[in-house]
Amino acid sequence: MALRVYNTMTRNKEPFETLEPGVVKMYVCGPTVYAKAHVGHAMSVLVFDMVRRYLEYRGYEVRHVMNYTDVDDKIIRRANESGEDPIALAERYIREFDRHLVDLGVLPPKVKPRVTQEIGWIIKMVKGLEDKGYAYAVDGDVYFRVTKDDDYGKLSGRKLEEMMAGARVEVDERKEHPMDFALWKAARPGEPSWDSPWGKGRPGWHIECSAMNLHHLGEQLDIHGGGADLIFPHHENEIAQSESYTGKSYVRYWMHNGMLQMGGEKMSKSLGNLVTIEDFLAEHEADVLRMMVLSSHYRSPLKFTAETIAQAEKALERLRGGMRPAHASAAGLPEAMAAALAEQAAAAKEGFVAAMDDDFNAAAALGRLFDLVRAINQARDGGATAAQLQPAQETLRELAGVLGLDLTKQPPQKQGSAEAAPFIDLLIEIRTDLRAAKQWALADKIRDRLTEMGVLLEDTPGGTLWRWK
RNA sequence: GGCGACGUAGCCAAGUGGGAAGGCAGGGGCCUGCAAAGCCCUGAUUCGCGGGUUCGAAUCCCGCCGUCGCCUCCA
Repeated sequence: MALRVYNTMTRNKEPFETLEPGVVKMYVCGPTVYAKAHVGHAMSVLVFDMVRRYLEYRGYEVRHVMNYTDVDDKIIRRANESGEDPIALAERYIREFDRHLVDLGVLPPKVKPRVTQEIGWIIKMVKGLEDKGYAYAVDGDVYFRVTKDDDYGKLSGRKLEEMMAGARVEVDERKEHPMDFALWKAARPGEPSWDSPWGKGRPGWHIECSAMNLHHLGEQLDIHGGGADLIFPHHENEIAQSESYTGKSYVRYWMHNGMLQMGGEKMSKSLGNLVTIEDFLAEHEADVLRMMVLSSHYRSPLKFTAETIAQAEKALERLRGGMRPAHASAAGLPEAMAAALAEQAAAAKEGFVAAMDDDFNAAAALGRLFDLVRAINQARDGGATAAQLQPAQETLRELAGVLGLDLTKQPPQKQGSAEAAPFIDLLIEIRTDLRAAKQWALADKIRDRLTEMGVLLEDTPGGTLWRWK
């Protein structure tokens, strides 16, 4: 079975073939850094981290590039409101996002270019487009001439006439066509600007990605990713710019993740239902969010509610349960049963790969992991020794790792828990004595009170275990 | 208004022509002093609704209803 990837351009799953054998050139649109990032941004990052990890598992070298848009209208507006320098404001949010990437357990992109560091390439491209007749300058602005691009609209499936009909944009009289978009904007007072053949100015939004790709990955990419909301106009315009400039096909596979939905509603500032990554991580582990993302297909909208969060938490716990050690009193599994476990592990791995090969169907792949967890738990309850459990658990750990989940990681301890630990141990020791003396009422009182305080007790043949919850 | 995606059990969700995965929640049982964890059993005669194609459809076609995204900055 070979890897197949859904391509937004063709609306079909296609066999995955790279431009260069064994190498995947992957560009993912990163955030515009004008405010704190929310869980929707995290979803996109986690989706493409999953894609990257699986490609690497399949043996590819992934040249992963993610940009930061650190100059644009919103950043400038924000900065003017607070009196902060726009570039400094952007820098602050870039650092914060970089920290989120680490906290979310995301493999760092190989390159994280920023607009302000790519001005040379941007100017070079805009100039090239102007020279070829794909762009024209007006009063220091430069616009892309959409009518010159025969297949403009091919990604989003729109035709210029249709866009015109539904367009709600105020028409700029200086533009030749209402859909022409800015490649370069003339500087206005108080804005960051750079020298260019058209005077001082700054880049338009779309050109940055085209230029960064040309610079860091070359004229053609294997995968270009981003949120589904970027299909139009952003990615449509990138195609127009890049293909007009190079004369070559820009991207082989366009991948778009679905949008995260807050309780059935769109997450937006006007609705005031924004959850920042910071907010989420203050309450939950990063892998809980990852589990949510993995639980549904990356192209589907993701429901983000208190209930779906709780379900993801439980699912993660169940997966981790598979990694629990053999029972202390394990007598060993008969040969045939041990062999059966090995077979179940192999079957799980095969099913996992088949699911992931089918356009990164992580939800189905997770299903195979849960199957394996059950098989391991059965073997453990059946008396398997640590050595007998080990190969299957290693498979589980490895495959979960491909999805970016670290099953050996313990849930983070609460504040002050280290100081409390000796006292909890003491209480448990006393409870163990009480249980030995059959003083059930007192023993249960200790357990109940600890539960109220968030300490869960579990009596196992090997002794009493506890954990925070 | 235009373009696109989607609608599967209480919740989340996989499944694109021929057996309705999996997780959470629920019910029964085993284990346990009682729990917890784990294990076993259990749930959609049915896939938004109505037609159609087919020997056969959740899966294909048409219509309707509903949700979401985009058309303006957006992961």
